[in-house]
Amino acid sequence: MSQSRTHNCNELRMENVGEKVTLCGFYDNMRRVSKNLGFLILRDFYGITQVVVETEEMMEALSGVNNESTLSVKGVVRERSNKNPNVDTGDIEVVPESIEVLGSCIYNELPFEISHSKEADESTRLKYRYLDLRNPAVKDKIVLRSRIVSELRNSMNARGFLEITTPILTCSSPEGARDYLVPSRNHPGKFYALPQAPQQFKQILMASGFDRYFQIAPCFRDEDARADRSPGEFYQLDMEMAFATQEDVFEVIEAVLPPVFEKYGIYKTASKAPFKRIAYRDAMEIYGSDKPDLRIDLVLKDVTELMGDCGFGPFEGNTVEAIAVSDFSASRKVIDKICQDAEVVSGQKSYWFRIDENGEIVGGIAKFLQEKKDEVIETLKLKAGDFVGLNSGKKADALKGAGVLRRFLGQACEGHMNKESYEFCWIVDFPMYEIGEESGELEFCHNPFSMPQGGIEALENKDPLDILAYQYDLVCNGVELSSGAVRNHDPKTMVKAFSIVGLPEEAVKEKFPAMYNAFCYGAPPHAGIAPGVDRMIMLIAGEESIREIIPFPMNKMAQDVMMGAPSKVDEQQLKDVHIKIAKEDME
RNA sequence: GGCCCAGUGGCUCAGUUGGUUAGAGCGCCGCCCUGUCACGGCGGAGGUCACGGGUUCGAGUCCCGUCUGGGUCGCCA
Repeated sequence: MSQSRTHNCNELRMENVGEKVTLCGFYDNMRRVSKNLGFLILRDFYGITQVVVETEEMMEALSGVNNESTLSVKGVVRERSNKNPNVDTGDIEVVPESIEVLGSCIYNELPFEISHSKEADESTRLKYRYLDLRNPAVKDKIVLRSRIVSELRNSMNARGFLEITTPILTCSSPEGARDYLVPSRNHPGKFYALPQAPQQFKQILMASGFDRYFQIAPCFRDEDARADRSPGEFYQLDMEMAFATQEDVFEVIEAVLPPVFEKYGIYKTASKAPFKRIAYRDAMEIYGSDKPDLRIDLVLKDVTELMGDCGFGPFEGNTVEAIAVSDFSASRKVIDKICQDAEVVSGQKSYWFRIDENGEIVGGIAKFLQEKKDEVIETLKLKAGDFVGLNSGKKADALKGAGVLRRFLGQACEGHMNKESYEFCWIVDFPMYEIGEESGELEFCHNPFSMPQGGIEALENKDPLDILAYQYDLVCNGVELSSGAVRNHDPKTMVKAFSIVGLPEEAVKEKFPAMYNAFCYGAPPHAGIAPGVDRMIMLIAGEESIREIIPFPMNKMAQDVMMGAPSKVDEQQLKDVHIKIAKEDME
């Protein structure tokens, strides 16, 4: 490169006319108007600038140069005769004196067109992620991510939180998700594990006397992907506070998150502090979900007594949950689609009926309700034009099914959903224990680190199923952003909490030795939370797929198709770490 | 692991009840065009219809199996 650039491609304006400049960028496109007139669009990170090619010499310099090659263009800024108001640099153009190819794109056809890469097949995009990222619409999400993370960091720092990195190579933790294991060379047969979260380290930091910790923490879990869950790795805004209560944690989150959502979000309003607090049991009863979308104003109503014996088979002996939707007159086709979509997600069948213009119950399961018509209309406060969605089953299934149906109904009728905002809430008072669905035994409901409400006394005296935990979830627009808790910092209470699920003192010491030992030397009460950074950015960016906001995402099968990970390693590497591959797994 | 959806030139897609030589737009190549900005016009190349088997006189289309990708349930303390 004979000379470094003088401006970027989004910089030149009318006041630069007459200046001699050097621009560098990608060969975006060339509109050839005639043999000796063409308009070359030069694109860099910042924007685009038009270069007018109007001499045989400059045409010659570009002949055989493929799109997406990088160029250095030296020339003079000139006012355009035809301005383009849609482009920042649309008032001017550069008349080149020399054009140098800096990096040649050797292919004259690309796997996809850069400007339309979002429409291309996703695995092709991921394989050529470096081309995909050249698309400004794709790149901008990564820029957004950087700005959000930077803002979160500044906000936490300003509140006296200290950013501390914790180990990436640590030991396998006995519960929770599957670990990623790393074999150890110096210790045959032993493994490191990548942390599922810095949970134990941050609690040990509290026991070490640090007061306010945070970290944009990488977390690794070997679990299957979802649209909103990247396989393998993700980031959390992990934080922990010493001598803190649940309310102290809420106060920090309520101050840190809304401004970032309002500043960068596709919606310009977010909940103000304090966020709505909803007890876990209420959330299930009212919304049929522990992550309700509060933008939807629909609520569930238990109509088991009213409809249970109406003669409709699926209701017989089951709980029945109803969602009354006022002024909802969708076509049969739309209703069927809603019920079908809900069933795919919840695995539960949904039913319905509506009130016609004469006040009659019609459609769906209407014929089973005619006998109790007045009572149904009275209980659900129905009028002409209203719609009722229904789910039945064992109580938990009916609630869950109706919760999913509520979401689809809300999204289908604008009148019941104010989409244009971020509605945060806290789900609080999670039960400490539950009966495991598979085991039928008493288990920790969320995680064993939480402090039971009422402390050790509650553990000793109450029915375990009635004990609540200082355990909370942060929810925004139906998305679970985070779990958090006031931690159990007292070894005695810890041992007692484990004994209730049938685990002896030794088990606590074995499973979490460092944390347990640390707490035996006097630990401060502490509480924390870890909102998922990727999920937050998805919400802020309004993206449906988590891959859009990750620079180099893996596919659903946890493969990096660009780098080819996971990959085979050679024999010597395996020997070094004392690993033998089973024959049936070779090739 | 279960279920659902998809797979047709480089890209995005159409392809009727199973019936002639599988089409379009974008991209690419060539020619034309002196102010384009989604430039335009004319011409051209480019296809194992994901793979394997089956039904049939005949399969892109129907059936079975496999593979790949996405969504979802399980899973994610």
